[in-house]
Amino acid sequence: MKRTKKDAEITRQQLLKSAVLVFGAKGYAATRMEDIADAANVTRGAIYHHFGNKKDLFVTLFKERVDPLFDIITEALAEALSPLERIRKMLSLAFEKLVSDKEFCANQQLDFVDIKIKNDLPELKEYIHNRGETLFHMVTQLVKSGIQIGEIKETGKPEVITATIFTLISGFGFILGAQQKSPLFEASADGIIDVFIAGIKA
Amino acid sequence: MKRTKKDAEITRQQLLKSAVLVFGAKGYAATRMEDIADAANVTRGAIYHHFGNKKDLFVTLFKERVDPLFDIITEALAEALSPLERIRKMLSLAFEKLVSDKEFCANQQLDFVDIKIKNDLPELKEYIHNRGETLFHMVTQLVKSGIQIGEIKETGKPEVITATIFTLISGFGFILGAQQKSPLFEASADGIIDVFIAGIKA
Amino acid sequence: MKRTKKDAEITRQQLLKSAVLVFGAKGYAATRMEDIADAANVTRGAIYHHFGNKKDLFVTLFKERVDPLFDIITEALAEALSPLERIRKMLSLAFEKLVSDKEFCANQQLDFVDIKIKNDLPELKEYIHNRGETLFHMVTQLVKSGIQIGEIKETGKPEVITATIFTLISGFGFILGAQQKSPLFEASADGIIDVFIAGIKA
Amino acid sequence: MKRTKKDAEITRQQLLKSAVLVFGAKGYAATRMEDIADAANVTRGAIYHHFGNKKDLFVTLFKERVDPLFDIITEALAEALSPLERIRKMLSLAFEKLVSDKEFCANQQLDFVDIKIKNDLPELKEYIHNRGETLFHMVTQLVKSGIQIGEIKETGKPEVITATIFTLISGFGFILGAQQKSPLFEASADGIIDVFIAGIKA
DNA sequence: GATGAATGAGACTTCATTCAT
DNA sequence: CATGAATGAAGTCTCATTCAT
Repeated sequence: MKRTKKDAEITRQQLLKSAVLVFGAKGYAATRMEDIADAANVTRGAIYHHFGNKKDLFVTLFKERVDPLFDIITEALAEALSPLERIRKMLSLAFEKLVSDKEFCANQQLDFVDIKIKNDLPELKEYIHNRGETLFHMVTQLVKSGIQIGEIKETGKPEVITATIFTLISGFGFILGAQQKSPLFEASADGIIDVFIAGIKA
Repeated sequence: MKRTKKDAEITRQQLLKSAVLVFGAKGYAATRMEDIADAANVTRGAIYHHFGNKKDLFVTLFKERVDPLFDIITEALAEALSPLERIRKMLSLAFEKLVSDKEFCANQQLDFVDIKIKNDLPELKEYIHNRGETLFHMVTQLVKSGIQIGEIKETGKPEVITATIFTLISGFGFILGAQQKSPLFEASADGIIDVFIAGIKA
Repeated sequence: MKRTKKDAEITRQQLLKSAVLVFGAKGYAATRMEDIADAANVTRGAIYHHFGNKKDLFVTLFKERVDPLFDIITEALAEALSPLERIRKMLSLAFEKLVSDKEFCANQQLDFVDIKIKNDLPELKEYIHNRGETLFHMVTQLVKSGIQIGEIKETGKPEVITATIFTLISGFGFILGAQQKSPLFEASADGIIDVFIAGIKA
Repeated sequence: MKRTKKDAEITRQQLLKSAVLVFGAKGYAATRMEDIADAANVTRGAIYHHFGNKKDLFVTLFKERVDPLFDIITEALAEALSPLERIRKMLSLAFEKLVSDKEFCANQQLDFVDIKIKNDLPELKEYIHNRGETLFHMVTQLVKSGIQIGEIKETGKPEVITATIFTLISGFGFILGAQQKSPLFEASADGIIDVFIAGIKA
């Protein structure tokens, strides 16, 4: 039995870890509190002690775990590289994160796939929306500067390129999460990026 | 009220129609039989009369509704065009279908996004797996022939290109389903395809 | 198993009846839905089918059952008797109702004793408040007219007499509900009224 | 922080004080240990340290707090006044106590209103029963002596008068506890007693 | 062919209680 | 002395399903 503050933090982290996995694997609605508790080797009560209820656990989870992806992408966008290279780096890091970190990948699913539960979670909906808006804007600016310096093809709307990037990340994360053909797609990550980069290079 | 065989068929179709929408909007686990019944303006009993139970309804639904997309793609692949053009056509038709047909788009979600329920539905899992395998194989053959005639860039593994295509379709359908930024992405459909085509053209 | 609309109404009534008894005996918080279901020989699900949830059951119950007492008192106040006699009649009928009708007596408890739960039930609180206000006003008017015709002692504030009446009814219902010394108090009903009447007669 | 024996006693008293209030306001079943702990600005553990468990806390509380009312009434009954005056004094002191001492009034509720919990607390049930019996007997003796000396009307059974007294005290305490119209009833206390006294005076 | 009353399994949640610190 | 992490029993509620009508 755990009693110290330190133990509590361990339990909390363990719970969070288990929750990402289980929510990722089953989806929000199909996940039972007991599944998570079992995975974390505690009782359901412990979850309620730490998170209050299912929704709050999910929201907490989301907020504590989604930032890393956001940060990764943001950092890539700020590196001392040419715009095109920064875009490649961003995609590369995102894909890598999705591939390498199973836990994170499951989290990705929370982010992108389980959108359906968001109707029940207006707070989360807003949070995600804001993140997305910010990111979309940042990437679009980067694309624009790439076009300005003649590194990226001029193709009408720069937003289209941003949309393609988002489509690729969503689709990639989604397919990995679907656990079908994952290995093949994991191995294709760089190739997919190459195709994309080739498609927008001036 | 007399109920004729014709009325029954109407009810059945209405139920199917409602089911796609509701399953699409909420996901399998979060969808209640009553949601579907309400949407179809009947009571739950009618669903049981026509479909037996929730799983069977879902499976029936899936099988009756997923074929169109499959057919569309298959037909595109068989058209009298060059491989590259056939690929463009395929993507174009798929995107168009996703954009134009809300009902179908919801269905798309069933197909690609709600993968999680498949653990409960081994039969469906197999069905989807087979469809996917077949399609992946067909597209890869097409890519290969495109490479052979020098229309598509030689880039090591042709599967990478197929993977990119699948990533794009999944991602596009997924984002549309997420109901955020849909309009922007709908408007970007052709642009995204252009980027991709540019990326693989020899 | 009951299936017809008529059966449903029977079940509903049985549920209501059981609920009054059990809520009356144990209080709101200590009453389990299963207690009520058992007493009504149905399953808990049936309660939810008919009433939605515990609170709603309680509120429904209250509203459907509290009116009789109100009506009894109101009718007594309107009879073709002198004010003093109408007051005696009112007390007499109220006591009689409390004594004779166990179910109703339990209901009384809901009305007056379980006030505590009302904090959770603002709607009910208002409902009860209004009933009480109306009644208090009606009785006070009656007392005033009794004073005017010289049948009731002039004692400063007529509201004091109304307050005494309310105190007696509350106290009597309360003690009966407490199930201690009930028989003695039941037998004392008329005597208590006599003491009161003697106390206010001019 | 060093905790001395004195601090402990302070905590204990604070806990008792909070417990009366909370039990009084919500009733036994609806009161959570945490409610009491919060009101006393400690954690639940402290309650268990001092009182063992919920039932014991309640019983302790009851016994430590209910005696004052008993004593007040008992003392009034023993004063050097005529029987009628002693009865008036008794009622007066009881009402006064109920009105003036909020905490005590809440406690009153425990005593008379929350009778329902007694099934869970046989020990307390007996305790209260004995108190009530003793008191009822004492008051009846007083009434009898009042009748003997011709101060109180002969009305068949003296117990009826005792019953009226109990009815008034219960009813008054109850209505105050109900927190509706309290001010009006508080102001009417003396008037109610006057009505009663007038009703039994020879 | 369809209804809706009722069931019952199982989910979410609350909360008294224990106990290592 | 007191805390608060964790447990576990028990309660509320949901919902897929059955079945008499």
